[in-house]
Amino acid sequence: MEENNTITIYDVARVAGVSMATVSRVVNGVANVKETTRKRVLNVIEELDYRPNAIARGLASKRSTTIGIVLPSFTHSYYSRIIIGIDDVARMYNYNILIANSDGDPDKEMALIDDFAAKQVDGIIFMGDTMADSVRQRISRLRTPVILAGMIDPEEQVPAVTIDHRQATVEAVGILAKNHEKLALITGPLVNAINTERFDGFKEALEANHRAFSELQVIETKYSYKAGMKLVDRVLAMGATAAYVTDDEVAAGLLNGLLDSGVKVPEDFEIITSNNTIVTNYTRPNLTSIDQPLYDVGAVSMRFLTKLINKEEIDEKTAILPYRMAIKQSTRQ
Amino acid sequence: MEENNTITIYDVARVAGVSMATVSRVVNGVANVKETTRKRVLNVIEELDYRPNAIARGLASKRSTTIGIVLPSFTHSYYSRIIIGIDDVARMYNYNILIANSDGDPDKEMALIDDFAAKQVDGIIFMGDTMADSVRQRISRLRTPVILAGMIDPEEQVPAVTIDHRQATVEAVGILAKNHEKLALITGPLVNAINTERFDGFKEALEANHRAFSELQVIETKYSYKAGMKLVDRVLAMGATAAYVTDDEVAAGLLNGLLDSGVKVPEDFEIITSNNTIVTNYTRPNLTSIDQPLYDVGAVSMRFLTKLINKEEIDEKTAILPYRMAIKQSTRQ
DNA sequence: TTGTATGCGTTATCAG
DNA sequence: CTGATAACGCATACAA
Repeated sequence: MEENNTITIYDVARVAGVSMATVSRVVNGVANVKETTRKRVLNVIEELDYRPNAIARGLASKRSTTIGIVLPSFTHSYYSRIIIGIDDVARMYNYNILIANSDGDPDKEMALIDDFAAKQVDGIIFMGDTMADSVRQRISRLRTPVILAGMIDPEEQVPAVTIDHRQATVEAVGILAKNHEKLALITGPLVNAINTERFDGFKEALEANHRAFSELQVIETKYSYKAGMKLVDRVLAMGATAAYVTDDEVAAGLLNGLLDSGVKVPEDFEIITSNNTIVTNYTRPNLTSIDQPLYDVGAVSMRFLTKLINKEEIDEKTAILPYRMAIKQSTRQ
Repeated sequence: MEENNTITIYDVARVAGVSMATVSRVVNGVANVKETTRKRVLNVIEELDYRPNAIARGLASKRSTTIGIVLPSFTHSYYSRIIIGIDDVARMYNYNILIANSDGDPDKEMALIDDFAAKQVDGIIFMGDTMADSVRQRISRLRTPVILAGMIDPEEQVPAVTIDHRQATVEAVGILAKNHEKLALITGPLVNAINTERFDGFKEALEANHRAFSELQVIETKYSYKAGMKLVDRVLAMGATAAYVTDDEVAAGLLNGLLDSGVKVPEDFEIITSNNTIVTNYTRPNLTSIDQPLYDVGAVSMRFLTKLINKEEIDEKTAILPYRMAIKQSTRQ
């Protein structure tokens, strides 16, 4: 004898002696409900412990009060930090978060976007290194608003919140160029938009500082601590005495790899990394880094998304947030 | 002139010249559809780019193919690792993940559980340090299955997947007791179940190794790197020469704090930590740790949850996974 | 201020 | 093997 406990708006209506429409009104705080009946309904809701069914509500209203997040990794400190910003603002606006890991694979990204669309999310925050054409097309056909966090769309079609990575790279490399002839750029895949920006900034800074550039100075790598550790030989072999690294985990790996090989940092080798996440504090020496406002990137993205969802006017399609340099121990000053 | 693009099952039915019931059947792979009509319908679906509305489906079927995750922090390496395990299995079973941060606050935990229930999640994975009575009560009233990951319910009412923290602590402290008279336990709040287990293990190990115990050897702290760094003076003041730490971030902070104070690890001070997350590799020396199968904790939890959702038989309410010791550089061997 | 009726896009039951 | 049709639980336009 399965008892069906589900308490619906009809139950409340019946007990309160009103119509279900009235119950719906008080639940949604809609105007024009007499104070006495409002209270009566509220009491019954309390009494019956009624909870509106968000699914039914979503079907009727076409809004799910849920947003979707696509990201390339659950563990990477960069994205974790952004998520906190997203979460705080999402909570303020009463959105729940549907989250999914794409591994940075465009096919998975597309599948996840479709998935989210099917679940009727009100908006999507997309994170990654780049925006594949296939993904951009999918997004453009969506009626659901999408915003990029911590990256930009090179085609500038999709709204985005990020920092100026090219300029930040110029600044970071400029610091290293003071004390060094031969610099290395250690970056994620150059097919990715965010990294081509950095690549451009790297070259620009070398030129501005009258340093030679060759492709050999550029190392592409996966974003992981292990990958960073394995780079030591290559970096030393090319004769570099300083490196700009685009990822904190990789930088930590490179640093520890160098230390384990007896190279002193910053005396014999200087490192600047890019995200200033907590990882940069774990190492000794800790890592000088571009200081991106990652929390803000998340918070602004989410706030931005609420505007898109509500079809509010927006001034700029892309928000470029300011960054700083966090000078720590892996540079000599 | 708002064009309503939404393509429903009716559109497909009309174009394919069948009833919507038949379309529903082919979409859901239900038996008894003639092969020719199946193909015809499939073609139309492709042609119209029809996507089933998961919300409507959820309302009609009472299943959302979504699970909820409650956790105390987005950034903590411990939970991130568990999430990967959850995600992999969730993906296998085609579940999406609704995730929310409780900050470990029971009130928020309750609110989030209600939220998830309202969104009709098919199951909930709950993470934290402990299970407040209020939360347990809420859970017990839910018709939605809940499972605890990386923790247990002291009352053993809620199913759980974790390791034997008491026993692991006994082992870890036993290692430290070999070389040291005075040991410190650095733990999260002792009001939390997981930590009382460790506390018991700590005392047990001291006794077994004929070491004195006093409350002064126990330091309660927040789970953060900064909190760990600030502990140096207290730890040294109590005369401890070794510490068992229940959290990797805290252990990393303590280690770096000691190093910054000129204390040599492991020569002058030994440390064992508890989670063997990637953080233990970032430090130099890297950290000896209990090696919990965190990925498996997540994966098993999710698999377990699918069984509860499908009302399959389960042998044990609680799964205790095996752990190892990962001996690294913060102990002398 | 309140109630009635309809629709949201599916699933699922029951006939045929 | 297929088609009607009734839920699912709520929001909302329209009446009253």
